[in-house]
Amino acid sequence: MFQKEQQAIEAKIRAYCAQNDIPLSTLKWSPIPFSGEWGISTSFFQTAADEARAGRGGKPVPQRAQEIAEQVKSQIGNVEGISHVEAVKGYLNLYFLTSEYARRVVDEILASRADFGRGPVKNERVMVEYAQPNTHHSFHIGHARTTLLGESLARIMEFAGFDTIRASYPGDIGLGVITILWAYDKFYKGQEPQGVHERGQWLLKIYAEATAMLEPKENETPEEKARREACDTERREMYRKWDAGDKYVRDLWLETREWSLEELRDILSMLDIKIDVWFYESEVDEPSKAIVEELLQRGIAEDERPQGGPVIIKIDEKLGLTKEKYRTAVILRSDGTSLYLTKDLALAKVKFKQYHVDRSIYVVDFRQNLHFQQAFKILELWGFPQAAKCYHLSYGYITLPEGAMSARRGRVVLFKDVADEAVKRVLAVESEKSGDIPEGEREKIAAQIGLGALAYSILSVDNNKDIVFDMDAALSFDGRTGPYIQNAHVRANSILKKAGAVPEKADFSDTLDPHEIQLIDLLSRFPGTVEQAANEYRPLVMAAYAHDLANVFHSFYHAVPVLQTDDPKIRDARLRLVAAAKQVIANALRLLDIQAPDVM
RNA sequence: GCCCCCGUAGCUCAAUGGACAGAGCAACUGCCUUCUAAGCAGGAGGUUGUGGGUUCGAAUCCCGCCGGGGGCGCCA
Repeated sequence: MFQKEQQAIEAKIRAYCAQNDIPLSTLKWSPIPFSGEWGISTSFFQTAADEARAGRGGKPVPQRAQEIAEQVKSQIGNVEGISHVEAVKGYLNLYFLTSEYARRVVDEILASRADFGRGPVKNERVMVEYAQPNTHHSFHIGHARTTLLGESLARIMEFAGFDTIRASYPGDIGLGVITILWAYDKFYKGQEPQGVHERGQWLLKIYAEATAMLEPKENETPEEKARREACDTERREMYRKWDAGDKYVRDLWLETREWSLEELRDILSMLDIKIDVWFYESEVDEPSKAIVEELLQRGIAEDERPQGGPVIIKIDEKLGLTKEKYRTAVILRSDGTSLYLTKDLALAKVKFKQYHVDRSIYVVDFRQNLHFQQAFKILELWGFPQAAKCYHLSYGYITLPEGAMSARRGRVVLFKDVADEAVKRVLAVESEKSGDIPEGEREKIAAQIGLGALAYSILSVDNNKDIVFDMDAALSFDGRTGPYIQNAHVRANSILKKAGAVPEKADFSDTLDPHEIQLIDLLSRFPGTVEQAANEYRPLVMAAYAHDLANVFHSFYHAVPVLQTDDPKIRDARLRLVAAAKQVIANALRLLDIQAPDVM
């Protein structure tokens, strides 16, 4: 936002160093960490170190850096827009003409509104693949992580300027799915609970029952063993029939799959998520087999089927690596059926060829790290240049205090249960604290806040960290939480509502309170934060920013009167600042897939 | 055996190689007749697992070790 001033200063520094034969290194600028006044800084440590290395100087580097900073400072003189310059501890600090820049920041935010912070168009298409539970059972809190991380990242990428496609790739086939289908058909056919979520939960229960039934038990009698094996045979026979396209099995499968998808769509709509493209695992099964042939013909894959083995790719060998890193991947079973990796290769080809994706992001848990490393390397060997821009956003598991969640064992925390509990808790607080919310709005706002708490608790942990799910922590409303940020938005709105209208313009020439400067400072950093979050594929960066901004706003709110100010000039400036803060909080929350209510 | 990730305050987590390692929770002290107290202000809490190295400068980069987690040709 202050490129012009920065460049003017840089030019002066360069000129000075050139004149005095100082080997200036690249100048890196960063915001000054201390609050109270507003500026940017750069340091001369690298330059001093380069000088010393060249055999000149002889003074300790920090001392020399300070010396250069002081000399540069004395040479800079007046620069338009810069109030003063200081040389401290080897740093050169530039402080802006506060009033002018305050106005500039606020004006820009209020002119751009919801677009403030949007990055320049990148001319690059990115596909984010996320929100992909296995079908045929209910959506649990672990699925919420891929869903929220993916959606937040998609929003961030889109806002940063990428042409963004949201994709989901549900696992709709596999032995687990068939197990449920088999048990449903054998024991529960014709039954069907009412309610989208009830049905999913019921299937989950059937899954746990069936798994228990099919697992070998200790001390089982010969009869039990025989019964179990008979069941297993039936199940596998059903898988074979599915594979052969048997109409009865396929119809049953499609019908029950639709139950799960209905539940998934309901949850996605609850979270305001619109997936653009659905890929189903079952649909890439056939194309993936053709790809194996192609890889064989190209000499990338090796066929061990004549020896009774599978089709493999010796990735390390192909790359000329001596250490085991990518290892050997199996891409076709010896019986000719495809694998997870095979399907991902087929899917990648569809993404590149059909959707013209330049950059592909997979939001999938960390246990599949090797899988994706292999997949990306194979794509590279296969000759796709996009392979270099494939990124596996590997996230840690959400576990329970008693251990990992397991759908097969029925040990899960259901998303719907958490969401319901969240709304219930918010309503309890609302009835106590928010008497002025109309009855009809309560439920809606409770959902916004409850889901905001849940979303923030997940997005405020860095991608690769595990989360141990604790209901009270996830639904906390105090401190570093979603509702804390939403509350800052509500308070800003409250002032604006009382004020009636936001002035068209205002000037900030009166002395600004440090709280105001800190707030303006943070507001001005929003565009850079969007860029950083997108570059690093980390919603956490935005989550941390949103909290910092809310924190500064809350402090401002307490310390700085707005409507109670007598001076109309100051009042106007502060009103515009509050409006700008409200806007940026809303923009940040939107990128986190969290609603910004006007009252709570 | 090999590969990857992690180790920061009592707990949960932050910190583009830069200034004094920051928040929240928990505990403690104040602040509601005021624009919403779902809030604010304050003090307290640290040998960044450990030993070396690179660097003017390391929580951050490199090597070793300790501890935890994940993965390693026909599961997804």
